[in-house]
Amino acid sequence: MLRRLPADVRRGTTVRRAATIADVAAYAGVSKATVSRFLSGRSDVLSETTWKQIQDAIAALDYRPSQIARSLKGGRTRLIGIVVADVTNPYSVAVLRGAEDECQRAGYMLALCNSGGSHAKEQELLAGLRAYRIEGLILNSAGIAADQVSDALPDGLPIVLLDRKLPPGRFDFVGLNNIAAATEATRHLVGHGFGDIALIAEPITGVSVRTERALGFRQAIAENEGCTGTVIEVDLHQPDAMQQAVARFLATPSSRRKAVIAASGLVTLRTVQAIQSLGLHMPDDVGLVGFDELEWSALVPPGITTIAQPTYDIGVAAVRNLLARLAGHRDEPHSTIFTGTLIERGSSASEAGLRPMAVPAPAQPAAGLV
Amino acid sequence: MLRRLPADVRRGTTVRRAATIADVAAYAGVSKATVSRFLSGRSDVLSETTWKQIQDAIAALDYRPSQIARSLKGGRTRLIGIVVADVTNPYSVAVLRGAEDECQRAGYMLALCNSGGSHAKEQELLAGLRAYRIEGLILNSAGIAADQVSDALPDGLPIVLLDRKLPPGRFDFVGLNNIAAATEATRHLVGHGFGDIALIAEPITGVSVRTERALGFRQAIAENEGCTGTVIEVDLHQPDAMQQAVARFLATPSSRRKAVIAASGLVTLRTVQAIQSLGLHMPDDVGLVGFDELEWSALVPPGITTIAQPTYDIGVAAVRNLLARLAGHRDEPHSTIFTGTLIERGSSASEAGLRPMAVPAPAQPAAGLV
DNA sequence: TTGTACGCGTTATCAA
DNA sequence: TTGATAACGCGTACAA
Repeated sequence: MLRRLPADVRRGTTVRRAATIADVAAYAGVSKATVSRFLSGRSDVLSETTWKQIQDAIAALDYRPSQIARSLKGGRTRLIGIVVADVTNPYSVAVLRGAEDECQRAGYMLALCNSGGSHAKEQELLAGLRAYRIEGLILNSAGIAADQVSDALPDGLPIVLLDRKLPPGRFDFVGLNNIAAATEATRHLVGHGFGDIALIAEPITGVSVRTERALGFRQAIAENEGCTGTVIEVDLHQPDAMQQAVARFLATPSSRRKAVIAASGLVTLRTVQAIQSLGLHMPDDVGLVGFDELEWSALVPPGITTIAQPTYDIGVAAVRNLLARLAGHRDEPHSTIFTGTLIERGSSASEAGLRPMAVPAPAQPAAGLV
Repeated sequence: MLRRLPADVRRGTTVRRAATIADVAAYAGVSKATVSRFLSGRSDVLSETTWKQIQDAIAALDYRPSQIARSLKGGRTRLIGIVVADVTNPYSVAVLRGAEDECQRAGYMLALCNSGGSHAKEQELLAGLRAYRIEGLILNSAGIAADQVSDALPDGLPIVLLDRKLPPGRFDFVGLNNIAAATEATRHLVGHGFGDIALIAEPITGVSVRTERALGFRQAIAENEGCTGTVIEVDLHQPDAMQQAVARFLATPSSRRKAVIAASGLVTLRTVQAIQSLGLHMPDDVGLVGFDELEWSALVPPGITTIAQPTYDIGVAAVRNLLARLAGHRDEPHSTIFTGTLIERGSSASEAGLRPMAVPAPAQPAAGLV
């Protein structure tokens, strides 16, 4: 009754070919169709005997169904693509975790690609994902045009934009309420005595996140009579651009306390570097609120005030959106908007408030000290 | 001559089915085989006329070959799996970039999975990747046993272990020379006047990276007569464990300067938190060298001395290793070992050296200041 | 230079 | 309850 697995000899070593459904059928003495029924869990239509035979056969041959063959037959690859502009951005990774969990829950696999901010690479990646017949796409675009996205992908493929919108608004979207977040950051600074504020962002050039954050910032400035606001665009690829920008902003005479809103995690990093290089101190020489909560936000004295995003939930929402489309939802493009949370630390403290490098009260005064 | 694409009507909207090679053949008035030849770029065997006809047909129908069908036929999915224990670890992401680039160069796609440190999830992921018939696997294991890995995957599947070795040494490996790196870190501290050093790591429990770093540490301590060394294991899931461990270490009386070597990026983060919470200052109260260069290493005063890994190259090497196996290499398990680089900053300074929060000489004294 | 026909591993539709 | 057979989209012998 035991039949050996088909084996072919290459390079002197015997390499067993992976067992197929036909092998299992032969081993169990049943037809492929029956095995297929077993795989679909149709225990109601199978006799207990054959059920067990097949079970044994599968175990004996170490058989695993080929998702490739399944995909070809059924057209359902159970693959979801996600293209991010920058994997090294903690935001992307954090979102990924949520997306991944939700995918696994639904039996999908996530194929992650990194465009590195390049349009050309993004195009290639979309073509690649298309070749693998992904069923849906999460796109954190490098700034490609909506038409190019449509052209690169088959009609009707569910797409959800992540964090960055694309102009014509034809796609689903998941991301932050940037206007509200920027407004909150600005009001927070104003409320803590800062009156001359700069929002520093990478070149805005139509990137929706940046546009919106700048807009919310301007609105909040406008509603406060005594305040001045500037939007500064900095090309982070140029080595000293940030330091010069910060220096110039701080050098302009003003009677009010100055502060910076950093429009992204990367900008926050570079802003802090610049501030330190210039030998300045937060919040006295300059206040700071940064978008995105980072693991080191609390570590750099006097602690950096940040706007945290619910990244995990954003990832989950993106996948849910896709799953809904796959389940047949044919509504108009839908946006899922989350709210940011301001986490207050020393970098935006009032003059009377926390001082930089103040000795923090230990959580457990001396509990650990012998 | 124009034949329309097959279309089926669902939910009131006409959704074009993706064009197949047969559609292209029909449109161009040739056989499928001829189109297939076109796709393989065999311009030498095709007449110029048919070449153009096919080109037109493909453009007109917006045809894209199905990688799924190709995979089924040829058994080559051009898919490489990578399972990491923690996507949020900057190390993993940095390695990913190298791996991804090298994959793209070789025409492979990378399927990233995150086990989150869970054995069970790791097993599931391996099963999933197997179902998709990946051609190779990069495994940053959550600590699963080598046998389980072998069992979960088909015989002969090229596997390269990343960062963490698995006991029996049956697999290829790419990672750091941890012993040398730990030795260098220790010697560096000793050379800067520290004589009572603790290596702090997460519970070692057989994780090769931790074992090796502890080993290198002990060796270096042993070669320096006047020095004391302790290995402290801290469970980072317990909220105050780190702070207590640091406090206890610093409380033990000693005539020599004390320092900590943090055995990973995460441990570095937590150690710095603990030091700050205790109101202590580096390097006077305690010195620090941390494994893994992090974006904020230079930002936390007085700057944290780190051991940087060539992460990008490690990623590239992992994929190259796989590609070599796929090309037929049948040698013994091979290890590719990289060397860490110590980046010196204030946290490990000699007593006479840098002081914390010393005003740094600005790179460009006042160039940017109007 | 081109076409015919088969097989890759599944699932689904029939019949039995 | 089970089996034979036809797809799914592509590559590739082999034949023309």
